Amino acid sequence: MITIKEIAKLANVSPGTVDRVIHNRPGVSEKTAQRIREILKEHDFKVNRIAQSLALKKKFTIAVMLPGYDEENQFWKSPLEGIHKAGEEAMSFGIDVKTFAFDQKSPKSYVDSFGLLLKTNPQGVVLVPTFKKETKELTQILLEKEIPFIFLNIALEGHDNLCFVGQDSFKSGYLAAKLMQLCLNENDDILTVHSRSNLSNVNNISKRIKGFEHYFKALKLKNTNHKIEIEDFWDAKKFRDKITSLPQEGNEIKGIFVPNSRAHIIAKHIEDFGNKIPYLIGFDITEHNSNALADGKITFLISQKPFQQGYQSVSGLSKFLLYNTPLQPDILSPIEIITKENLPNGQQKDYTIFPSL
Amino acid sequence: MITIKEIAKLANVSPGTVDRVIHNRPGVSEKTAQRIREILKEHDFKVNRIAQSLALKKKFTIAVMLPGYDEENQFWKSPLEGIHKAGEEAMSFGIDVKTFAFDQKSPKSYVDSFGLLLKTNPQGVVLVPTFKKETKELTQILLEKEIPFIFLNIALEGHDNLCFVGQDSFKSGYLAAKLMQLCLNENDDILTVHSRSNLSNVNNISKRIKGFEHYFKALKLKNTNHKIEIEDFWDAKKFRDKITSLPQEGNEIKGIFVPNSRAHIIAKHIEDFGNKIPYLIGFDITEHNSNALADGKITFLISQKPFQQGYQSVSGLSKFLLYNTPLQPDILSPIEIITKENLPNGQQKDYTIFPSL
DNA sequence: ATTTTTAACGTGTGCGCACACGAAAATAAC
DNA sequence: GTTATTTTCGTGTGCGCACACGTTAAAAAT
Repeated sequence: MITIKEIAKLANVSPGTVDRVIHNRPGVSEKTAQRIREILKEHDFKVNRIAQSLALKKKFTIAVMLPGYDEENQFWKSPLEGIHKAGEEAMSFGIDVKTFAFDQKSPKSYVDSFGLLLKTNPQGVVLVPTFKKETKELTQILLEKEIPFIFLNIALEGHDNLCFVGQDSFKSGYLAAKLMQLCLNENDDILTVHSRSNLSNVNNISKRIKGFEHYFKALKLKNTNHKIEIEDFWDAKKFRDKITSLPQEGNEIKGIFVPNSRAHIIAKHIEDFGNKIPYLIGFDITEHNSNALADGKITFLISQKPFQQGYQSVSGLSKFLLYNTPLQPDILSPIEIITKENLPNGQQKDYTIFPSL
Repeated sequence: MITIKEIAKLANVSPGTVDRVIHNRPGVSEKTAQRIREILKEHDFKVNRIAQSLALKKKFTIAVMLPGYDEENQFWKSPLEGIHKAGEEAMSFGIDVKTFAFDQKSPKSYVDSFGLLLKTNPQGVVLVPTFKKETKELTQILLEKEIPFIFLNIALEGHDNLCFVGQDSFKSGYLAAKLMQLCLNENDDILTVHSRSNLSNVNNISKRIKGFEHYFKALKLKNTNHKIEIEDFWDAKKFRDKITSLPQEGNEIKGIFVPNSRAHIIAKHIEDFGNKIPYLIGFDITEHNSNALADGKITFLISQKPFQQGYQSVSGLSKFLLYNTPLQPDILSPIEIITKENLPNGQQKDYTIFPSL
């Protein structure tokens, strides 16, 4: 790796001048700049990021705001771990990551958390834009303060966010449908179980459902898809009632589609369906889902690499702040198909990075 | 992040002394060492890897030896790209990665390449142990020279390699069987197409076949699996002959299992099977396979994240050399199920690292 | 032609760490 | 008590880069 000093010697100038050329700083005559640029290219000069980080010694604070998790809803555990991992590694680069959790069901806590967030004077923000109206207000503030921000997991449009890190939900629903079709025969019925879409109609779950339905429509398949809506997934009786009240002229339900991360609950409910247990397709490798999959109660899980998403949101923003590396507008994680047979043993923390500890 | 200098001030000693304690170097009285250790722990001191790499300025050469690739067999392209990517990033850390390609079918070129490799005086080696007997000799040399080495893609046993980076091939074959079963009805027949296992019987492909067969055996399924062996996959006539000469009393072949990366060729051959095209399951996202999958000629591809594997082999070895970070004996990449619907657009280079360019 | 301004470039320092070297203190040898 | 030896510790330099500052040369103003 050739150094600035060496380049300087080759060009008969001082390191400072080479530095100016590299960073397009003023104060260099076009003639010598040209010469230096040629030498740089000739020797394929690349800045030593290590030395650069050390010299820059910039101090950045990245604030991350995401829903909390509990025993009931574990989805956000994994992204948070990815965020922490990236934070650890970014530390050496002078980046301080602070996280703020809010209640997924409370717009007030969403806004309140944002207030706390602002107090840390972040130079960059990662946001899970759970509430549409409130998000508009918050991003307005960020834009005024010229704080760059990126959206994680939920792709809200028209907010001037730097980028979106998440999954193509429509596509994943479409994929679920494909898998479902592979399992079923031509005339088997399908059941889609979802809860009241309490947030916005642009959210991931409704996109999954749309993708799912689109597959069957596009391929002109004639399987009937019964959609039921349940508020409390744990209410087994309600679930049973809904099922039995479906139109009687239908065929047998051979497949169940659960477009959220709580397929394991439905798995429990259908355990006592007798010997004709239907195929079950759900989302996200939470601990509960993972267990149900391992027990054979769930056929497929579709995973969106939440750890990786958390990691990428922070690492991407870090790179942007440190090196002005532009981010691609959409960072979509691969859509993974998980079965009992390829379920990863541990958590998916397969993201090993160099300067890690 | 607290620095050595700050710790030194707190302990009323010089930075040099703190440095000695951190690295367990001699020359510090036990009394002061104790005191410093306490302060280190109290402030949760972590060395700044960035500054460390810069100061260390170690020079390591990592030599990688793997099969070449061509239009015909593109499998090794992706690992090589992963290796290059890791090499680029490791460069700032003073690591120089050199790659050597050999002919997959020629033990001689294998040994010859190794000769060239040795001339670079590497401090670490990544090896794809394609030939069993020769590998024993080569690793013997490495052991004598005390050069640590790791195996990539092929898990040869009993060679004192630092670790193995690759896939659990048995498991991936098992998974293929599961997917196959989901597609088929109870009495459908299966065709397994493989080429002469020219290398060793411990290789990945035979493991895949074993895993595949084990699934059906373990679940006591009664689908018949016809196995045919073809030397030249491109020979359509031979393929057709083999098919037609299968026992007539069998049921219809509804699924084809190709345990290598050339399913796309079989896909071509079965195109003119008429309207009853069977399900096809193959391995690895090469360009050809990818196209065949997109065209709907292949049902499933099972991928082993070859880019990631290449990347991890080099990054893992780098960490080991730089920081003595121990490596886990087996680094198994996730087994991915790829369908037309979740096929990644570009190459799978989703491994973004911090100090990258 | 002299001064003032500006453009063009060189120099020096520090980021946090590793390590060589040398100084001081403690101990041993006599 | 003096010298020799060893232990214990401090100092200084450099890794490659960014950037502030100072210096020189060129251009502009007078």
